[in-house]
Amino acid sequence: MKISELAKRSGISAHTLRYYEKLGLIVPSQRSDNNYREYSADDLATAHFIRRCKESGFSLDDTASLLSIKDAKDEHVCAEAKAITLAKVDDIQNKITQLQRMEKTLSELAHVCCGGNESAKFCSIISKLEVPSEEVCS
Amino acid sequence: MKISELAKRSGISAHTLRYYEKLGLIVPSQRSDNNYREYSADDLATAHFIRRCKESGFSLDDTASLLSIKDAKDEHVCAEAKAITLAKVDDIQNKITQLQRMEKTLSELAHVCCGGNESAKFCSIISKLEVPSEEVCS
DNA sequence: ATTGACCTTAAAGTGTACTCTAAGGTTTAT
DNA sequence: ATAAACCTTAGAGTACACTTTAAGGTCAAT
Repeated sequence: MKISELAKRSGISAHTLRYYEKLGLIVPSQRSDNNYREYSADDLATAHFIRRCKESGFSLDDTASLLSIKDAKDEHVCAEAKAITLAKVDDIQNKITQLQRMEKTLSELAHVCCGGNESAKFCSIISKLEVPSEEVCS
Repeated sequence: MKISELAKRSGISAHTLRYYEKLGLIVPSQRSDNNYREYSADDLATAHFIRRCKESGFSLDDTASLLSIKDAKDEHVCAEAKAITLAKVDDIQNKITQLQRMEKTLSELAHVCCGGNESAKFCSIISKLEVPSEEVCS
């Protein structure tokens, strides 16, 4: 199939498929006489694999590693795939913790402000940002 | 004070302060005869304000908006500051939800894999990524 | 024959927030 | 005098994952 069909069937745009090719993630098995990319069923499977990696939260770099495991399974062991996965889990957990901290700070900030049409002279969001929170007597 | 002192006292590197200046976030009130930036106590307060915005999770763009409220309080109302804050809270909540979804997927993925030195031929992480999860009989 | 829909490439642009480099000028201490 | 430690600028580089653009070639239908 040609690139636009692969795009349609994999849910990855033709543009992005070419970009992934440049990164070495998915290289069409053939080129037709007119130099068009020709993708096989295997290539479609690879495209789906990439999409699922992405949906799971893996970076393109992780995805490249996972692809090389998938493409030479007998040269790799479970430990490798698991290590990549656990590293990502850790990564994501750290991000979540940080975002939750921010959310708490911001919710508190929003909570103390009336949010009305009063002058910002007495806005508690602004004053909390102006001085360290310990210095604000609320 | 000169840029390196402001850097030290605000916790924002001199490089970053110059970068923020280019964005219009913090412009030194004066230049000395030799064209060095001269920062006032007010500038230091602004730098602290920026740092706290950043720590709270605001983007530089949000920070610019908050700064313009802070610098002309009587031309602004609480509603503006609150809107920025609530939009950010919403933003962060969405990010958290998405990350939690990913974390769940990845944890499940990691959980089904032995993680040992067995060949990746039977790695359940790889096979789950190869076929849509509904198609895997675990 | 020509229109429209496809395909090709290389390269630049986007967004976010820096970080670094190059090539200088100035100040302070010894 | 000179070395170290500061300061200046413009511009490029980093990371991530695309997205867009420019300038063209190919193919099927009318």
